[in-house]
Amino acid sequence: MPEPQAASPRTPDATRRSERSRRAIYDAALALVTEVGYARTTVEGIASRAGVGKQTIYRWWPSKSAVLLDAYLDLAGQAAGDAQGGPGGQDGPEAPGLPDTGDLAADLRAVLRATVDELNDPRFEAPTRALTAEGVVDPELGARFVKRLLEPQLQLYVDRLTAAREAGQVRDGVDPRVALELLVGPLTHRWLLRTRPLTHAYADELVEYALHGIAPRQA
Amino acid sequence: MPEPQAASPRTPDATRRSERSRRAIYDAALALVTEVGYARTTVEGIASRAGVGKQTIYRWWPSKSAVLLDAYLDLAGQAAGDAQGGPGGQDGPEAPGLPDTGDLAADLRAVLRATVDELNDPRFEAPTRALTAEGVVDPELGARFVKRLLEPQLQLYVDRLTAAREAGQVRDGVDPRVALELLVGPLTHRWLLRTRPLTHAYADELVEYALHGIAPRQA
Amino acid sequence: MPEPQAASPRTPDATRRSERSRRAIYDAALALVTEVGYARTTVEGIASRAGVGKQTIYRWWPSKSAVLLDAYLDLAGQAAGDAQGGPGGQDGPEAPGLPDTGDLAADLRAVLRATVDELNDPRFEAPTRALTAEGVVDPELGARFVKRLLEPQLQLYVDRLTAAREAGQVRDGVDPRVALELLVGPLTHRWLLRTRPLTHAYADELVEYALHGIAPRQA
Amino acid sequence: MPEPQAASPRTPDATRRSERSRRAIYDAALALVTEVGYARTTVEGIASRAGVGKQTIYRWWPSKSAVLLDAYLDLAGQAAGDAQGGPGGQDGPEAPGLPDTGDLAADLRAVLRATVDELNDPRFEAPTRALTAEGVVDPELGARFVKRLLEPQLQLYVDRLTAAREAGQVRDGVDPRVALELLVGPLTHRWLLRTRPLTHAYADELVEYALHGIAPRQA
DNA sequence: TCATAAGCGAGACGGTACGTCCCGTCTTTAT
DNA sequence: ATAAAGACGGGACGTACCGTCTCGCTTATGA
Repeated sequence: MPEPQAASPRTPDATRRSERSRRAIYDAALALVTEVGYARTTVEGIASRAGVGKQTIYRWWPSKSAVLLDAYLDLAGQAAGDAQGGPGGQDGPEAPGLPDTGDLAADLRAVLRATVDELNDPRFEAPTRALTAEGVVDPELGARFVKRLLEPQLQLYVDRLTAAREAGQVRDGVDPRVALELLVGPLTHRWLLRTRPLTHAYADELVEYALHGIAPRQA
Repeated sequence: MPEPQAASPRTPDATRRSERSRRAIYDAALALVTEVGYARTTVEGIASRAGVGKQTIYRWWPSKSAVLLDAYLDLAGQAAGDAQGGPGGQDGPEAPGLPDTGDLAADLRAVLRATVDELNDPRFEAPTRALTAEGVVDPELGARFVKRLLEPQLQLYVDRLTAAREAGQVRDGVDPRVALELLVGPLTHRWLLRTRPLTHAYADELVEYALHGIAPRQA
Repeated sequence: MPEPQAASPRTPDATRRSERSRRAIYDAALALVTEVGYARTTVEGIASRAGVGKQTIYRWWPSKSAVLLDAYLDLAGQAAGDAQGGPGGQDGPEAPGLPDTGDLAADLRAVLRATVDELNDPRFEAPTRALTAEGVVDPELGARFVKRLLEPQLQLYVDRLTAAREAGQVRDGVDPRVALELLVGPLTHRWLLRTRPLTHAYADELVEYALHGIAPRQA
Repeated sequence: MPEPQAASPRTPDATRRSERSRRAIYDAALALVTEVGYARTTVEGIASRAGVGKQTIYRWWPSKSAVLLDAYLDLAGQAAGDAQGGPGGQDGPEAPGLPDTGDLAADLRAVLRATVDELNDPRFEAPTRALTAEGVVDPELGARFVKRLLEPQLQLYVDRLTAAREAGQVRDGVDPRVALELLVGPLTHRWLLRTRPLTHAYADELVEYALHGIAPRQA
């Protein structure tokens, strides 16, 4: 009689997991990264601050960065829920999608400005930087970071830009993937390297140039 | 006549510095970062591989990242010297500048393709990623990295784009700083986050979109 | 009911202590002191030889000398147990006491000769010298050394000499403490300063002179 | 033409030696040993405090303990000179010898009391302990310490006791060497191990017991 | 008399060990 | 069985000194 599932040695039983501990670990991890920075955040520190045994962390995550990634996803999930559930009401858990008012430029400006605000939010800054930096150097973490966090967001741009192309607002043959990077790439560049301040005006400027770049050619 | 600078307590005498050791430290640091990655590169490891006492590292640099930054600058300096002194002949030590054949698009394609090649060069990949990531998280290191390495390169774009604007190839009122980010930002984004492969075709595409985006509007 | 003691910050839990590690540390410490001398015995060396992390040493002892003291007490305890449990059989854990055959001179000669043999035993020489020297210079260690090791031994002399005084073999008014030092002091002097070899003959001579010195005066 | 003397490689020229530096080194060494103890006295510390290069120390001494030994001999020499040149007048540099008033007990009491005073003198305490301890553990240093400092002093006892024996105050067949240790051994024992305070009364007691121990037996 | 070579101060160097902080694993006790 | 607690073997940290090795700078001859 085989066991229900392959279950490698030492696979913990997720149904018995303490929700209380998980929450405390997320909170401690995010707080420490914000307060002392990623490098000086330690697993022991997280455990101690969360009032949790070290093993409880190692049982569920393989590394400090993995803890932080989950903590960050949790935070981002909450933030998304808040944004969604705010003025609009109960829309359920499905992805929100970019606004589509028909005015592509206006829609993109709104989204890019929101991104600027989020990147400037001190609550997000430290963990986002920490995870991005870690992903730059650790391909595996980077892949997870991109897949679970970045890619879903970028897909929204792809959808909106594809719709715009079908509406004739974007030239045929333009890869939406590249188009989106024309907007997001410069923003990320400024933010990561701190070469210039990130402002709404900058977001507007990017939208203008990028849209001209991918607009249909006349004649 | 006053002394050049105040000299804080315990400032070592740079004139007595061992050039031999410095070189060995640079080589060891770059080799280790490439071989085992930044996180598993240790000061002890660098010292041991360089055949140097740990104190000789701590005497001249405050941290692992500072060592690597100098090692990298040294490497970049060599590489620049090589590129300069190669086919073109003796041009002296002044900065090279971007090519200006009059064909803005062609010039930018050439430069962006060269950047793609460099980012794909395994000799540069690991240290560049390591320093960028460290700079993302450590503002001070980031500032030095940007100032001493990135900024000079970006200035070349500014110069070339300004010249192009005066030649009427770029619309009046376009900030060259922003224009340049339209090119470099997406490239960096792909490379750092590994979302898509970096190719010459991508570089060409970026040049095309960006130039259209900042081209003069026809009345 | 109050707790036994206040428990300073960072007091490890002794009940969880690894007996295996403690033994290995004792053995390594004694071996190293004997082989390479006290000065060149290092905490790192002990840890490495014992197959133990350094922290396991620093968790339980504040210094190299403290480790050695405990190792030595352990050794002395074993040796005492062996001596006791050897020919005589099961006498239990109580202190042995000096022999009392009625012949004071013979008893003291026996004990002093045994002391000479122990001081000449290469297994004891190095650690005894090391601890004595350290105690000479570090009053706190010296106090512990004296209290836990020397004092109990000296007390045996006090007891025997007091008994002898009551039997009329020692003059009234003689402080047994001083009397004992007349025997032990010269022995220690020779051994510590290596001025002359330590022999049984020397022990006998000391007993003779000292006993005459403290004998009852006739009339 | 052969060189004047075999002169191993790097034998410094003693005639050119800086007296100023030697004095400064002695002073610094003694001061540091007194202030921070032997273990925390370092060659670098001595050099720095003496305003001297490290090499100047290593040129003339092989080790910290050797420096301290010379510093101590210098100090002892001064002290001896002071004691000599004081009330008594100009006796020249030859060794003083123990007093010989004919009253052996009185003479020994005087000398032992002086020894007690010296051992209690804070100026001597730290360096004497340091050198003794070092000699206990390092046979070579110990031998030099004994030979150059202790032995000459003990010889004075030998001389005085030999004279006493010839005067019939000490029993024939008593080894003066052993007799002296009966006096000095207990004193040293108390001082080194700090078992009891060192007082004049104790010195007197020792003299009494020891002299009885070695006195001629009445028929 | 003056170059020249020594001792000297200073301190950089290749090392070793320090005592501390964490890592990730393992074990114990309590819920 | 999970969790809090924390001891364990191990590795790296950044510091303090070790003893050796140049550096310039007196200083004191001896050719």
